[in-house]
Amino acid sequence: MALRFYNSLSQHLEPFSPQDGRTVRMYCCGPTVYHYAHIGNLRTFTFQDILRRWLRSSGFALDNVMNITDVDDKIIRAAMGQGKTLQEYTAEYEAAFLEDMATLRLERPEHVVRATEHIGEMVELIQQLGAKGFTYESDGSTYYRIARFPEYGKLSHNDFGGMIAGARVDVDEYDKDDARDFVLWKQKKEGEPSWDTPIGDGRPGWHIECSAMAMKYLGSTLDIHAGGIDLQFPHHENEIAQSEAVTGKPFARFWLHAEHLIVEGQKMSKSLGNFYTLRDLLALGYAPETVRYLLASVPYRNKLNFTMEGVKAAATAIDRLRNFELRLRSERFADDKNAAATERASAATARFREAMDDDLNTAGALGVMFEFLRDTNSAMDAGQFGIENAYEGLVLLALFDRVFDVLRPTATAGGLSDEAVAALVAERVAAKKARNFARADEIRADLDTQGIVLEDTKDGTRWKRK
RNA sequence: GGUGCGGUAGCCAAGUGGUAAGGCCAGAGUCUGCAAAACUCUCAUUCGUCGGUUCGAUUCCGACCCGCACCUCCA
Repeated sequence: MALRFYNSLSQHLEPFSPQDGRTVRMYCCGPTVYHYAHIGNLRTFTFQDILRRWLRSSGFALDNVMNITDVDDKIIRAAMGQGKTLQEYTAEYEAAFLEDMATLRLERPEHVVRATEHIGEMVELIQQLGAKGFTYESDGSTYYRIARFPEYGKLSHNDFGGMIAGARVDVDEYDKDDARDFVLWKQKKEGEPSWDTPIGDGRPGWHIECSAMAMKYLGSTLDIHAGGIDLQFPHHENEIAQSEAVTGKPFARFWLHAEHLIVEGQKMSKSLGNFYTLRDLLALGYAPETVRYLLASVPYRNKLNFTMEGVKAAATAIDRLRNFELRLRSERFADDKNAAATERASAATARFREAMDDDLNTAGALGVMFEFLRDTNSAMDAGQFGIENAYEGLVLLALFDRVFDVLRPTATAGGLSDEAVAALVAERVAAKKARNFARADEIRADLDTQGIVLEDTKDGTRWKRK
């Protein structure tokens, strides 16, 4: 079976390939930079990263846009409260976000674009909508008239029949003709930041930025539009309404939505005290790749129950994979090739690919890896394993790690160099040979305090960092 | 009320019309100068409840119970 994704639009699993057969044009809803990203946000961005990496492993090139929302009500309120400009206020959180991404080994999309740098494109899009009769003005602001877009609701599968269209409903601080209508351009309020444009002095609504930036960089029809499940309605529904009203073409072929993360079985919230940022977790002593593993290990369409026990389990699981890689690299094997082992590696590779192709079934893919790990360890113990097989195993691990990216430990500052460790290990081996166990144990204890663990195996002593 | 998702071992979590992957924890063992580390083995007659279809259902259908999300800002 080929690569397939669950498309929220059709509510079915569909085979995927890009329009041009080569480059995947993908838009991912990025962060609103008014606070530090929490692990729930990062779950979604980790999903987007896994998606990127698997698309590339499947042979496609990527053209991926991620937006940074750096203007909205909350940002304006917070910035004004601190007497800062929008840019002064958002710069810190944007930088922190990009840093978190790098720490979690999330690849930087080809284009990371700011809303405030695309006001012109948004205004142009609103004007086009206006020319086609999809907008109206009320109290100086511009709104989208949902009644003109009959397909509204096709993504979220909401039935709006129960709502009373045409009734004048007061929502928020603005007057709208229909409760579903949303603001495209907000009239300037005294003292707030604004842009003086042909459609008035004001600022953009939230939804228009994604339509404008997506189409600017990726064209009228995207291959994939991804984001958190909560954005499905109204944000993504509104993006469709805005974009398709202007182009008359499907805005995105595939819509992929990541489920939410919950913490210890409960919705994450500051009041429950279970609200974590990546920094919080690192401060507790967890490695970034541990968090990455945990966030990636549950398939993206399932809720992910984040627990401290789960973080520990992730750390242990990574250790096993690393130990396995170390064994493949360091143990001496016969200079040949065992047919059964070769068959095992190719079968595992096929099953790993099949799991990932199946709508990114990361849990299934991990299951394949651990099964392979156990069977291979047994084969190595039994001597039914050659150097060629070690190479095959490492190739599979490399395929795995191009997507999961957890095998390389995050470098910690300071500590002993590899050379220094190797020298001490050699000294200990010599001491053992001379039956000077006191000195050998001293070195072992010494290295232990420096975070170096020794393993005495039948092939000699090997070491690793904790 | 509408829409959608889910209930699989102590915890996390795949999966299939043919009799339950994997990870963690726990127990046992192998290796070892002693350890540690590592590795191996064991660990759900059972998949929310009750019916139905079927030779056979955890997997399909129906009802019910429970939990959750969205319908307003939210990854």
